[in-house]
Amino acid sequence: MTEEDSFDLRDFLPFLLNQAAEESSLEFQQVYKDRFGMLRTEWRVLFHLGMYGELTAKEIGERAKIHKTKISRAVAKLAQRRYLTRTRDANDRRSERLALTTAGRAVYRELRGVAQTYDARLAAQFTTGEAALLRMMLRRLAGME
Amino acid sequence: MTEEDSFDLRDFLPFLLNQAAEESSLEFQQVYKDRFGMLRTEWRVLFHLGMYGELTAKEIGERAKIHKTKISRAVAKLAQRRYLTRTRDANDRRSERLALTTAGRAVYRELRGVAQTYDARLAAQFTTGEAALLRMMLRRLAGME
DNA sequence: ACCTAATAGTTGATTTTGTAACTAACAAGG
DNA sequence: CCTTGTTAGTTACAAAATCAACTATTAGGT
Repeated sequence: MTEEDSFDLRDFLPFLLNQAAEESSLEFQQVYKDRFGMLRTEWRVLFHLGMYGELTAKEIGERAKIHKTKISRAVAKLAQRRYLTRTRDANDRRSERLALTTAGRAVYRELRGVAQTYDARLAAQFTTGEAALLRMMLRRLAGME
Repeated sequence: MTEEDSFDLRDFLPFLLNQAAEESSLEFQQVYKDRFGMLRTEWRVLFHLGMYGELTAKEIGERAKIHKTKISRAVAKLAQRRYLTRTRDANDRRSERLALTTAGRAVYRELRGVAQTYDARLAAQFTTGEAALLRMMLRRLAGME
């Protein structure tokens, strides 16, 4: 009854995932933060618009599971920096269609390049098969299937 | 020159890791937050002391890569709730040895049980081999090898 | 011993996030 | 057309994280 359940915090998935996420974001964070003065939500919004074209705030929120207040603030900042424009949707004037400006697209392409290189470096720690499996498992854990 | 680099945000490891970490922490968070009124750093400190016994704030910070101000505040709150005691180290009176009280150990054991069950449920989405590989890869990404 | 640098931990000010309440616009039933 | 309810997005306030400056103590030269 010595209650010696073998439990190691270092194997606990929520902990492990957090540590890995934090560590593996550090260098990329440096780029979008220090070099572009952006916040996490901001580059995410930028990437969504860069990848999928015009979207509303709500659509971005659904795809990336980001709360609407965060998005609202990120969009405000990106608009203020002239990285995107907002146009009221004629059919539903509550929402607005967001689109990157030329400047926004330029920043997106630059950041995307950084992201690609960075991701490749992370994945290089594993075999191709392992990396693919990892992404699959993470997608499942994230509920993004 | 159509700049059609195939890049999918949904495959980008830092993004994927963050989403998985967030999603997979939600339910456990509910327990330590709603049921025990704890913050993330607080249960982590509790677990470190529960698992490794007496430690200083600095040692916890090193093991879990948590910043000292966060630890300082977490320790203060845990001490205030009588989950741990602090004793000045006789050899170096700048630091203090932290140890769980009986109450602290009880909470630790209870939370550990929840964590174990929860972790098992997460891992059950994969084969045993896959889960082991996942933990290995996460440890490597987290720089915890 | 004495001066400077380093270390453990705390505190306060600033930023960022989270939560709830709000405005404006649409929708559907009577 | 009016209620009542819902939805897109914003704003205000509270909670928490981050960063810099601070205290107390130790360590290492000289």
